[in-house]
Amino acid sequence: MATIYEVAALAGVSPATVSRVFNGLAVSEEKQRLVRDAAARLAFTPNKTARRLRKRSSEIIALLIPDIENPFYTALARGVEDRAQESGFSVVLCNTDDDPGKELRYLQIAASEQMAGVILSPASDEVDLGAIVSLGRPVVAVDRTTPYPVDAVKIDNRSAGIAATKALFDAGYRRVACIAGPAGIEATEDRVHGWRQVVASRMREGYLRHANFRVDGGHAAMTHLLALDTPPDAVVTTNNLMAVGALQALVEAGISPETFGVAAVGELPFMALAPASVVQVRLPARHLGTTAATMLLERIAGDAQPLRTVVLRAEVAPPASPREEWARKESAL
Amino acid sequence: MATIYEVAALAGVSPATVSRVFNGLAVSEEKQRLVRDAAARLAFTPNKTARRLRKRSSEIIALLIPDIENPFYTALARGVEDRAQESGFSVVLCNTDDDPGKELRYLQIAASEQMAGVILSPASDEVDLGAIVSLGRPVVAVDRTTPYPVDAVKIDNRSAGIAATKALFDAGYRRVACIAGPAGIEATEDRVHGWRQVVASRMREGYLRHANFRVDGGHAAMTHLLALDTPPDAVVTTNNLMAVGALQALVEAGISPETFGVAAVGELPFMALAPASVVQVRLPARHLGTTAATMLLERIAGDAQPLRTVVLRAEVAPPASPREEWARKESAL
DNA sequence: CTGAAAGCGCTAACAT
DNA sequence: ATGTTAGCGCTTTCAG
Repeated sequence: MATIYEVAALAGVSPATVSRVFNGLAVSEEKQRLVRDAAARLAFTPNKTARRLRKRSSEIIALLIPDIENPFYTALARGVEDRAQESGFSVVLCNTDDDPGKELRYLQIAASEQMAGVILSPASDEVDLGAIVSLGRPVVAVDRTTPYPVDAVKIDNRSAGIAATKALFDAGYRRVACIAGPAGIEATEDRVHGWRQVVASRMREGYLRHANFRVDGGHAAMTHLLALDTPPDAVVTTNNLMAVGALQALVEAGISPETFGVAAVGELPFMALAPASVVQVRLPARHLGTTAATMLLERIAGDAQPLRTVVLRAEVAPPASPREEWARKESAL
Repeated sequence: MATIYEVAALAGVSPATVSRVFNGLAVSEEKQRLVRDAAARLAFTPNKTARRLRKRSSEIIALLIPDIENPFYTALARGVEDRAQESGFSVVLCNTDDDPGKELRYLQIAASEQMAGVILSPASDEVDLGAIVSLGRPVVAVDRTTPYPVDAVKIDNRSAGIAATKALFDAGYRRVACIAGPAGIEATEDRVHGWRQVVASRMREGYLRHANFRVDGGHAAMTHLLALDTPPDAVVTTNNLMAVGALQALVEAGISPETFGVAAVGELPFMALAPASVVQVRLPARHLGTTAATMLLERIAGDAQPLRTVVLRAEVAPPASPREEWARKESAL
């Protein structure tokens, strides 16, 4: 790879001028042409590492998500990416697997790589953002919050929980259970609160079950619920993947999803043949991403306004055919 | 962030010694202790940017995939990540969207960021790997190949196509159509060849349809096939997502997937309620990733053996219940 | 085994 | 508007 010195020599100017040309600073038309020609002839590409060492910052933002195989997060990632690209930033996707250890490692990498900022969906309430924040790097929490004072963009989770649960009662179900994510994550607990609030006034016993956020977790929890003496006749899951597991458990138990109510906070992924009776509370995943990226980029650009928390509202969705689902989804892109 | 100079001063040694300690080079026990203590006291983390500038290479590998929302590629990505982590490498995920322009941009970034190597699933047969290769950075093509002379790991696509098609004939279907991906991608064309080979000896007319690799493409293609004068009674899709679309189209047309045969090269994602009759030819996505990563890391370590192409075999899968599917999947992790 | 010193390629004062 | 120069923090000869 050629350096600015070689370009400068070939163009007959100083290295500084070459640098200026590539940074859009004031340089005469003529020298500009000279430099560009020389650069082209040498196939010169600025060395970002050197630039970064000098400027002590890069045009890269880190995005830490808990599960790269969950379509909710890939959609969110796309949102971040789209927005970042517009501003010439690249995004590095880091999969934390909900493991605080991995999360910490990635945070350190973000710091030592001089990344411009980080967007994260914390694996636990106890992420240590101290190091990265004290370095002056902006941080935005997305989807999940953290007690650490940083910008955040989240969903109105309680309303989402309420909406999902209400839809089930409206459809005539009476014993509405809830399959929640792991304790200690505010987002899922808020959804549970929503469920509890609706349920409290209508039934006595509480069917609450905690599980991991994945398909197997939803399956196990549903299986347990069905084994109860008085099993529920409907269930709310606090994320998309657990709903898939719950549906599987129902099918296995020979229970038609038409007779058993299922509502999910989130969109069921790739449901070719989802029963029309499944209620989905749509989460603006991609929008979450673009919003977070916008906030982060503003901070990177020097915006110093007080900390903000943006709350996005989930859209209560009536059951729809799979095809309608997709039509909607595609058009949203 | 503290620098080696500050650590050196505090420890009473030279900067070089600090560097040696952090690189595992020979340093006396005593000074080693001194340095580590000082480093700990200052919360010193080596500046990777400076190191990279000096060493002209980083411990980062770029992974370019066509569609981050396709579970096949996220599984592949996990494989790459797992393997990379073991060797202390980080992986940067780049979503090309099957767009040669984006692909080129990411390739340039990989070069100017001094990434150690790149693993890519080319968006087209005409990627220009010249720049990156001439820089001496190793490249491994995965899933899809490229005419450029680089290492590759692929799937035995023709056999996969044959297996999917045969399974349909064995099940008694006689008019087996094929929904293929875009022309110009060897992987999908090889699968089509497999289909054609099986079909040629058993039926006269050919039901071949090209589509994009996504759900909407599969849906449109299936809709067209069903509108034919003599529609097929079964279909093979050359990837996972198009099968989802095809199933949707069938459901819409009021055709039970039990009476219409469906076989996919790839695993249907998150199929909570997949009809047991869908044949899936399992692709070792994650294994593809670990293999590619292993090859790349060997090259990075200086391995200079001749170019290799590893061909992985797809596993012909009998239809299974959704639950069995997941049990299998989880245990594979 | 350890220290001194020379860069890696770029940017940003400071001059001119 | 342009050139000169001094680093950014680290690794790596080269001496000792």
